[in-house]
Amino acid sequence: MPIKIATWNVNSLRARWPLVSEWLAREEPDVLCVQETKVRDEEFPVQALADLGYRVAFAGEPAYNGVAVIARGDLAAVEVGLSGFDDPQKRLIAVTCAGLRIISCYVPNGTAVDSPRYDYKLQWLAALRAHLERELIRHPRLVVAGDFNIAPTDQDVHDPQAWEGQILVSDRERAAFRDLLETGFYDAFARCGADVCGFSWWDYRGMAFQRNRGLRIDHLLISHALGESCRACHVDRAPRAQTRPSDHAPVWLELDERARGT
DNA sequence: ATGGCTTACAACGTAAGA
Repeated sequence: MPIKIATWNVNSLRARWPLVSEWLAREEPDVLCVQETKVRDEEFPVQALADLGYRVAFAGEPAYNGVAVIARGDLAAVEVGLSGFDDPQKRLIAVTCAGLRIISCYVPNGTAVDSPRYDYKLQWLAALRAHLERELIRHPRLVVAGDFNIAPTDQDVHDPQAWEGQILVSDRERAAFRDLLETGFYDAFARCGADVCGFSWWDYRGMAFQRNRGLRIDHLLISHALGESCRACHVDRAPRAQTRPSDHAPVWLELDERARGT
């Protein structure tokens, strides 16, 4: 049986529950990593997910951020946050499931290149790189899925000239993304994506989705050990076209049986 | 043009996202 692993920045799990529950029922992923749950742990919809046949590990806070991993089977060895980087914001959770180590991450947005939040973003990314170097030793079969808030190349930007040097595309952010790959990962979309348009985010404003003015900032990174088992990677634009959508689309990849390790 | 849209909070406007 192949393994289907998805990531989706839902921009509030409570506001998005109609679309998320419908998508889980239709797409039947083995694993769904979510970001921007924006829900306190005590209000997390554990039972509603159980009713759909899913278990979940989550780390939330009031109003902002929040990450989770939703999965068909057991979730073991749950860890929250980056080693060696104290961060009150809930942006990373790791679990073992489906025979793999899976990380759901929500990289800081950065706001603007001249903002203090930009420095925080770069520090967070440096800490993520160091964390992943260690995690790869512990877990050679590793998937890092989430909203990276970086469009890695100009191909991932609807209007590269308009975005040049801006947040999400600046050189230092792109260098940080390349550094993540260089620790031992493939970008699943670059490796096996065949979509003409791979954008995963469109601004709510200005009819951006209808005009396809988007960016590819949601990514699935697979460790080198999983490279041969990567079968497909796809952006599902359908939920972005529905009413009350998230501004992000879900992205999924399919790994063949070899990914489980035996 | 510092706008444009959406969310949570316990607010009737503000902060933040990207």
